[in-house]
Amino acid sequence: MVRYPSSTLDRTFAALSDPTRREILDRLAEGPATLGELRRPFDMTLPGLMKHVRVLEEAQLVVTEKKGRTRECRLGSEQLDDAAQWIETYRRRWERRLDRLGDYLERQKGARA
Amino acid sequence: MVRYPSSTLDRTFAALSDPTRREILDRLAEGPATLGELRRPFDMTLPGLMKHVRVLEEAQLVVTEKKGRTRECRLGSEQLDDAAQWIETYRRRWERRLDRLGDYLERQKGARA
DNA sequence: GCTAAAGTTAACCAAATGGTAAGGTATCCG
DNA sequence: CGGATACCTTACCATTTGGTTAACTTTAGC
Repeated sequence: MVRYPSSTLDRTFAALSDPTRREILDRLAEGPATLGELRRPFDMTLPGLMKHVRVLEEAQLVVTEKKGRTRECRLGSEQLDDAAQWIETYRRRWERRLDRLGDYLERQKGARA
Repeated sequence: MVRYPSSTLDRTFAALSDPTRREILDRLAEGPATLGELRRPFDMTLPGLMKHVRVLEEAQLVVTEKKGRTRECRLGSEQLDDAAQWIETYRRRWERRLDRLGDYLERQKGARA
């Protein structure tokens, strides 16, 4: 079984827990954008927007690069894979448990018959 | 495309962003447990543990039921599906974008030849 | 019925989060 | 060169989060 460094998974899920940040990721899925462009749809100051981008960058969901007087942001991540994989692994275990419960109930039914 | 009620996804990802809570889910994947049993592996007071369980319950990742003087906790959720689906949808869009970039680079190479 | 176990509630605390305003730096453009 | 644009930094604020201790309630068992 794969080991997930706790702090990385923490950061990834925490970054995804904010709707503004998920919207930013949505936007970046269409292509790179500057901070100003990212800010446009939101009623938010630039420093506020920058904080969100910083969180996404620390979670390695986004990478940024200074270009002249603008900063270009783009998606950059294999972290999503980790998050998806954690969920899948966990879900598989969970379903196995439900299966066992199902088996148990089947046996009970058989025992009563 | 499926709409994800923002607040639900918020709660799900936020609940998953804490390592203690992910451990609790791990434990519950093995079967139901009381609050006291859940607390055991952690160096934490009961009220502290209860807060985590409360967060998981509000995210509908866990359901609890009072039984005599104990409270039994078990996994209970379709919320993980939503989280997984969001990640998958997002990732698909992201990969589509990388494909377009690949196409572009291919065309550039052709144009130079 | 008393006592111990299991949980609950309330009050408190430090640190992190999500936002703001104000002011500074760097760079493009005419 | 000079101004406007785009970003950066700092300081500040309210709220939430993750934890504690202390005191209370309910139930199990002798």
